[in-house]
Amino acid sequence: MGQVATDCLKSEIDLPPKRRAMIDAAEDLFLSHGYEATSMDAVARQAGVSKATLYAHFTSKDLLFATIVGERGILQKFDDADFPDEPDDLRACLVRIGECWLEFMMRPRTLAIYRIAVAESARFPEVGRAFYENGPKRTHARFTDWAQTLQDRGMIEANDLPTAAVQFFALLKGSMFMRATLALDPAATARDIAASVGVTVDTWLRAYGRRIAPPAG
Amino acid sequence: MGQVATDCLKSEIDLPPKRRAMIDAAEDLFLSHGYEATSMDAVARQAGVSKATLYAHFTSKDLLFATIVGERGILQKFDDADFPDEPDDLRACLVRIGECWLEFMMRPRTLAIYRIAVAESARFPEVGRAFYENGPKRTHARFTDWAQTLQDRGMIEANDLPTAAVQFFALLKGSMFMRATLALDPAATARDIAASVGVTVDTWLRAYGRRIAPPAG
DNA sequence: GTCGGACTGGACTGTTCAGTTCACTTGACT
DNA sequence: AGTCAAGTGAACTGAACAGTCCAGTCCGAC
Repeated sequence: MGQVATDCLKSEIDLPPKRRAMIDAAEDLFLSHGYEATSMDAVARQAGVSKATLYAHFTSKDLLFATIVGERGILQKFDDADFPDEPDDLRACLVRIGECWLEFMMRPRTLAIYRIAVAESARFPEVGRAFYENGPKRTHARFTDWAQTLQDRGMIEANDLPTAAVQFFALLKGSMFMRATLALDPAATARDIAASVGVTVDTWLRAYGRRIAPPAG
Repeated sequence: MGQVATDCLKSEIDLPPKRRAMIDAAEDLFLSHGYEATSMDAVARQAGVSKATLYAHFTSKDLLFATIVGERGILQKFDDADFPDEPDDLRACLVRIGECWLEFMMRPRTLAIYRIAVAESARFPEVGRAFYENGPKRTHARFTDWAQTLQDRGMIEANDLPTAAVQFFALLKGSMFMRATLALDPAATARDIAASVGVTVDTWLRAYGRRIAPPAG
């Protein structure tokens, strides 16, 4: 299972408790209510800290938000430990990668980050960039590399691997991700995710899988 | 070329000019600045109308917003006049449909509506629903029907047509749509769109196209 | 014990905004 | 001429909020 944000702990463990409380509270409120609808009073209250202290640490609301976005708070990386060096069962590998990634993308927290990134992309372009580069973009790149090794072994056949990678993840999202961002469905279940992964892998393998078995020994 | 919102004119042509001005101004401001950041004073000013008049027509900001969303203002339908009854060149048809739809989705106005739907989905669930049902959902359904006729004629082969339809549009979006919603790229060019359509049609046909030519005369 | 830095709590300023009120104008219809 | 509905413009209320200020507390270091 892909792990997320484990490396956050290292740099946060020695954070002064007040500062930690402020960051936690701000992150929680920004993610659940958005930037505008979160007041500094509310952050101070939830952090159990006086407003003066809050302003002593973060000179403005913008800066508090930027700190959370940039410096360890909101960013979470999709940890791609799931690209096996020796893929024997290609289909099973794709299913594992797909489930892991889609589960990550459909998490309430990931969706909340995406929502705030969309809403604040005009005011804070870094949010959107940070989200995309730590999430989808990294994974596309990692998948492309991995697909190259598949291709080298004759397991797939694609003349544009980066595109094939983007397509794999686009297929995974299907209509689920957009529907979720618009709050049209209750939270996705493991069954929903598995279903989307199944049809994605089928389709992607029909498009890029080699019908001929890899050179067997 | 797909036409959008032509049917709006009918019901708006006889709107009293002041009301019309208020709705136009509100739509413009809500779309470009979002709900929170749009003030009633600004709407009145831009509409060239006094605030009292604005409140005489719309009893609250919420109601003004809801009116625009629900009653002709924001909604625009993707007009799917592009599913030919007698598809001879399948590839060309898919390219035409794909370009038309992707161009629609990548319009600044469509992106603005999506952004506001995402941002306000908690406060105004109707916005997200209206966007999805008048845009993607309609098109998925229309494409599914059309794909059925293709299948009946032996031009494609899919055992789950609704899924194949969703996948077609998911592939079209690729990473373009998400990147646009996060304001990571300047506006998409016709060339960008054509490129995405090209690889989409290739891939979708590799997955669902019949390798055997349709029964020729 | 006392000094300094971190923190508190609450009062305060200035601004922005939704929504109200009112005295007044305008223009169409009778 | 008189009536009436629609609109005007400006002032106003009440609340929320960012950001400041300050008198006073707490606590560890020296």
